[in-house]
Amino acid sequence: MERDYRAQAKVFKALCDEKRLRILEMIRTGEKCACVLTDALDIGQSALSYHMKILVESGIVESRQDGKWTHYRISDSGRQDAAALLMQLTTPHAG
Amino acid sequence: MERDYRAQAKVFKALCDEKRLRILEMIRTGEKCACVLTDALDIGQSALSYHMKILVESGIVESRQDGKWTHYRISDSGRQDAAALLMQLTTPHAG
DNA sequence: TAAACACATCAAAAATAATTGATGTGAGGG
DNA sequence: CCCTCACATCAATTATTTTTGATGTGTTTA
Repeated sequence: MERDYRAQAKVFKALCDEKRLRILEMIRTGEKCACVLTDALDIGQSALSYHMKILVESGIVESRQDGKWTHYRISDSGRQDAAALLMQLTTPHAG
Repeated sequence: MERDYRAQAKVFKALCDEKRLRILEMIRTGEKCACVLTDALDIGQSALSYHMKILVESGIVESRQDGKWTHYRISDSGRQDAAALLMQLTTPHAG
């Protein structure tokens, strides 16, 4: 039924980079500011921004603006959608 | 607890390429021979072999040799492990 | 309002992944 | 055996992704 492989691949692209997995590990413990992530991960500011964009666009992470800071957290619906998609894509079916 | 980001990323790398999603879509309907996939997907023989290796190494697909033919199918434990891993990586936790 | 800050965006360079064509290997068939 | 078939592997090319450094934008502070 589904045909938009590009959009589906995008979800998993968020999870197939080591740095992004590290970022997820960090924000699993609660919302984090971009500056905290940049410091903790020893990554350039612009590289972090690049990775956060990919994570947010996958739907797995969501961001919240607070003045000049940006906070990131796991999206509950996003992660459930991703898990559901994975199951959908790998569940055997007739036909 | 988990620290092997490279191995974890490998699982999702299998899912973040359009061609591999197409391959999965095909084998969801049942075990398929490499030659069938090559024809149906209009992809070079060596490219298919490359993608199948990635899928098999992710654990999501398993292969079966039958004389000179190789058949591929979804691995039930592999897909469940992948789904469990996705949940694990994205579930909020204290600490 | 000038300066510093937090982050996004851009362009170029570096790194990694995918495609291609050639060659290798092992299983049959003649 | 020799030949063909099905697939794996390799090396070279091409495409995509990631990193880096510079610059831009909106926000707060002095």
